[in-house]
Amino acid sequence: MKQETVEQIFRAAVEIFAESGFERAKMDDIAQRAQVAKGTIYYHFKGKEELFVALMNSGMEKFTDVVRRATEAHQDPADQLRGLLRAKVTYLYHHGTFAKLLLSEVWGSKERQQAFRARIRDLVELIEGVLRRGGDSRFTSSRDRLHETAVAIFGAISVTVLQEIFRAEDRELLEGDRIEVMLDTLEPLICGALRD
Amino acid sequence: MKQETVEQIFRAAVEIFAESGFERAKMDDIAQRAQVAKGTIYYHFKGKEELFVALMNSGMEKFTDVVRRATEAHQDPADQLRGLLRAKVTYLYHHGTFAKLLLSEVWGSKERQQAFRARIRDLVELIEGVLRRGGDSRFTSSRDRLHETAVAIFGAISVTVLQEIFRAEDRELLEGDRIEVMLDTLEPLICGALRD
Amino acid sequence: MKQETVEQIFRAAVEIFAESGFERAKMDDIAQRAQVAKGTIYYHFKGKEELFVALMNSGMEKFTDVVRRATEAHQDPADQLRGLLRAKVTYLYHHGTFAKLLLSEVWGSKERQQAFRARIRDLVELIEGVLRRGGDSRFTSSRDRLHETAVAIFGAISVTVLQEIFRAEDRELLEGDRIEVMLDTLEPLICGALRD
Amino acid sequence: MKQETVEQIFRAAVEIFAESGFERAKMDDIAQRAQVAKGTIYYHFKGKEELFVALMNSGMEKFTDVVRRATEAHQDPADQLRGLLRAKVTYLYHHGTFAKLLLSEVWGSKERQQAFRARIRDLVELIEGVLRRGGDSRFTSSRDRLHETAVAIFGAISVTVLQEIFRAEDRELLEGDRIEVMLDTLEPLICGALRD
DNA sequence: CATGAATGAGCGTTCATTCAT
DNA sequence: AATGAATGAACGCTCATTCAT
Repeated sequence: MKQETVEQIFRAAVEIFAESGFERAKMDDIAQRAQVAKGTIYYHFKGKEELFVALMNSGMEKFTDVVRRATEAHQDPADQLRGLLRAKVTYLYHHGTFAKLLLSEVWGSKERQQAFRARIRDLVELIEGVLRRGGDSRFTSSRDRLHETAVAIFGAISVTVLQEIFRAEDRELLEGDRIEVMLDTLEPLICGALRD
Repeated sequence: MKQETVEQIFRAAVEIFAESGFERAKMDDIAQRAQVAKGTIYYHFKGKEELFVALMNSGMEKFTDVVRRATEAHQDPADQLRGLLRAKVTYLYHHGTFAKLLLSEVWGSKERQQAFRARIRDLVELIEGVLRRGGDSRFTSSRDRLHETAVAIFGAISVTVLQEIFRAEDRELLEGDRIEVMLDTLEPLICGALRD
Repeated sequence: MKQETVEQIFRAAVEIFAESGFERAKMDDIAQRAQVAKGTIYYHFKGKEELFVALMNSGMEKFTDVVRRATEAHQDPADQLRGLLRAKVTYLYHHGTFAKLLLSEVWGSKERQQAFRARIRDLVELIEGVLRRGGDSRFTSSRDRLHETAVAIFGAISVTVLQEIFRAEDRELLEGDRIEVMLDTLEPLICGALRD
Repeated sequence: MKQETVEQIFRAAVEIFAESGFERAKMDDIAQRAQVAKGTIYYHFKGKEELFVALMNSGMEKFTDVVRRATEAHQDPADQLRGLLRAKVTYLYHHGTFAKLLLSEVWGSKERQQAFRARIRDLVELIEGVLRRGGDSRFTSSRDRLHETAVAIFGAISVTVLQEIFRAEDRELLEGDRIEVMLDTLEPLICGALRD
């Protein structure tokens, strides 16, 4: 049970999937980049779909963990929201390959969608929780609107970061302080959600 | 030239592309649903990619027009933003097939991305324009942040609506008043961007 | 609807299937021998299995027809049985490729078996009918034993001819009068079934 | 050397080969059913083909022994033939897995065929011997026809039993007295070969 | 304008076999 | 004697595209 091989495959797979998307990604390319034979992938994963789902589940788990920790590091709901925001933006910006897959593939096939719903719901509920603890805001009144607000915030952050990533790729540079610009942009929008 | 044939192909193509995504969509299926022979598609379009791009350009154009008109119907920037918001949410919710393609395929392959950049920039700039005319807000200070804010708003709206569409599909019903819920949710967030 | 192409594929397929058996037969080889592209086969047949079943159904139909006509050419049951015997032996010996498939593949996979049962039952019932009309023989007493007798006759003929075919292949010659030897051998055995 | 392991592999192999046929049988499945690692099979056998041939040789040997003993238990040729018949039918019916392989795989690939020829010839010659000792029958005149008659008898028995086995599987029951029905059916046919 | 039979490069997957432990 | 992770050649099937009619 060489954990190393699976790790190699995982690393190669994220890259290839992110570069080409699920459909265009070739198992041959993943094998080559992982420096294993094609059969080796199939020894560890049932198929392309399973590899992808395993990948995304693992990715979403790590991602959600980071964001959750950043949120729980604070007491004040406003600080929690800011912590969550910074963590999410930073993580996505630094894991561009993952960020691309998140937005482009999750909405793809019905089956894959189902697999991610639960994972994404975790994240959205994290946001929802912070909003709820925000207390006397007008959003507290309706559970539905709280959820919707969380979804909107999720969308605003994800799309903003992805846009930045493509911008960086076009200009072939990844400026660290773009993160601060994004935070400055998103904070007022999102923290409005806590205002009464 | 029979405009009718092209129209049939267009209609079939939106459906098929939206159901399966660009890669999984089969020209055979499009031809069958359009009730034309496969060769006929190739008589009118150079290939799959061109068909898709033509489709999305046409879709984005209509979409942007609707949103633009809704925006220009008002004078006050705050009203403009609200009009834009309502128009965008309503249009996307009622054109679910188009909404799915917008989020799932735009981030896909490099080439397709390029084709959409310009179209999406139009929309984002529409938002940007409203924000700029919002005047004395602190977002006016930086052109970059204005653009980023517009992108974030674009993301918040798109993801929220898409989420609602999937929710509706799961429950197999499309409630009209969900639009009002979304608007109630998004308005405070987005109009916060105009507040000083 | 070029009937010719399908005909070419059919001809090539019988040969390849008979040479290598169902599993070892390669679609590439069939395509090559049929002088069509591989895709062409899949344009006309859903897959390997369907091609094979179509092939065998068609083969069994022709075969059964020939045997049936030879049987019905006579009035006397004994003559009918002799006619049937001669027709079956002759046909199988001259269609060695088909004969091989008949014995080696029919017992193969459960699915394929099902597909052939009906066809083989037709043949066996043909034999059964002749035996029944044989009249006062002791086999008439039991329907079951009539059926079993027919099956045994079917087996005796098939295995004998197949054995001769392999013998001929080993010696690389196909002697016409081997058919007479087989007939002389099988007739006493089989016509015993009509004796009282 | 642990004889036990080889025995386990053997038992598993007969089952798997009979269930799926040589080509479709997977070494993985054999290993799993034998409860050994895949490598273990290759430690004891050179490969799939060798395992199969070893299996069938062993099976044919047991089978031929049983039939030979049943034949030699009698003095009168007619009794010998009846004993042989009963032994063969009973053995095959009770070893259905082996019976299936006998008919479906022997005619398969050229190589496997060669391996079985000798073994099957033994059986056929056993029958031939009895027929020859049958004495003054008209079949004695020609060595060739004696051999052919033996082959035909071999075929009649094998196909009849196999047919019964499939019938039993369809109805999911294995009636003991079906053996008597088969014997009653085959005896008149076959013993006709001894009649003058 | 329109057709649909034909194409073939390309890809996911399988599985007998090997070998270091 | 036994293991099981790793291999890679092989194969069935797909589908965008072409072209003669």
